[in-house]
Amino acid sequence: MISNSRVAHHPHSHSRCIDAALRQAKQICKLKKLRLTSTRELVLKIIWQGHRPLGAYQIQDILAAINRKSIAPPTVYRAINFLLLHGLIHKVPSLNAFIGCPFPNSVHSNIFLICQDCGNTAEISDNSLNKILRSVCDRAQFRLKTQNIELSGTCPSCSKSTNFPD
Amino acid sequence: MISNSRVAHHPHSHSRCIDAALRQAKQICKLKKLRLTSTRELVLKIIWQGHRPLGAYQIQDILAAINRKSIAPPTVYRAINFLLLHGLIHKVPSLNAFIGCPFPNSVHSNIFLICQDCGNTAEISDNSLNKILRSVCDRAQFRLKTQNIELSGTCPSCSKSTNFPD
DNA sequence: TGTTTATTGTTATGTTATAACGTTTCATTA
DNA sequence: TAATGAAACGTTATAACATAACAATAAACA
Repeated sequence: MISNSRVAHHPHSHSRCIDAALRQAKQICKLKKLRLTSTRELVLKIIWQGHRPLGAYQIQDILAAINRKSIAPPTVYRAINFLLLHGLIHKVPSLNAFIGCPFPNSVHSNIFLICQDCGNTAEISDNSLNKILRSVCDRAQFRLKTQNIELSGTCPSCSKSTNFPD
Repeated sequence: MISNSRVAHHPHSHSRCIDAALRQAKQICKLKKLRLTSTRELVLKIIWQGHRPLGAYQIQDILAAINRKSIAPPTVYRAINFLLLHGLIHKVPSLNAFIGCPFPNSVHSNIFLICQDCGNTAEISDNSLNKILRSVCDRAQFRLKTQNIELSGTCPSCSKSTNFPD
């Protein structure tokens, strides 16, 4: 099981996350000969400001504040679509929001653990789960291409801070 | 494994689906003392016109055509929210669309098999999958409350009609 | 029958996302 | 190094999805 839940759902020094994400993004873009322009890089950084999925218009606001000028939606969506296309971020459809992908280099399944309390969202990938999904699809003679698995609940940090502990 | 994929992803006499859905809806409403008003029933029927998730504004258009008068969005969304609340329909977030629940009486997991080709969407529930999901969440110390699992690909009917058969 | 509550109608507006077209920037190569 | 073509960006407008707020009506029930 690959997972960033130990980080995303617990207090941590977040600058490492941002650094790692940017390093990987630059590496991938170099490899694939893609242009990580300043807007794209900035949007990626903004999304990586935390582990909560951000909406396009939240990103727009932050981008406008940084650039000290208003930014139109298409600019934001272009950057988002670029990052999505190349696997650097994911969309969380039930939130209409975007989150950084913690392991953009590896082929994996989009599985999100969304904390309904603090919003922090972890991504995981699990082989036994993938196996079951394949078998379920096989039984239905369904050719699986992409998936979106959103698991909503309470993260460990928020569980601890409630009146109803484990 | 509970599933309606043998129906949703294959040609069939659809009137039975509509009949069953309405019968179950009426039964549930009677049991829970809910009012299945004419608008709500009509919206449910419209959603059950097929196995493709319908957007709120598609529903609005059909509703307006049937009623021969324009219907405002809140009317549609109220009916949708009622049906969602009581488990008679589901939202498919990645499509911003709504689909009838084929087994509204049983507790189950929202797992959708969405055909990217024809749009027909089946719902399934599988215990081994639920088990794995629970274990994945346990390992991350995550308290699972709700889930949305969207599997996109090609349904058996559309697989057969391509140039790349099984 | 009068009172309460749920439902619906209506207007306006908020939120998310894209179309279309013109301009700029960048890489390539003649 | 200037011409060229492709990619990226700016800008305006609008499409698509969703809800707030308040008034009017209908149903439930004491």
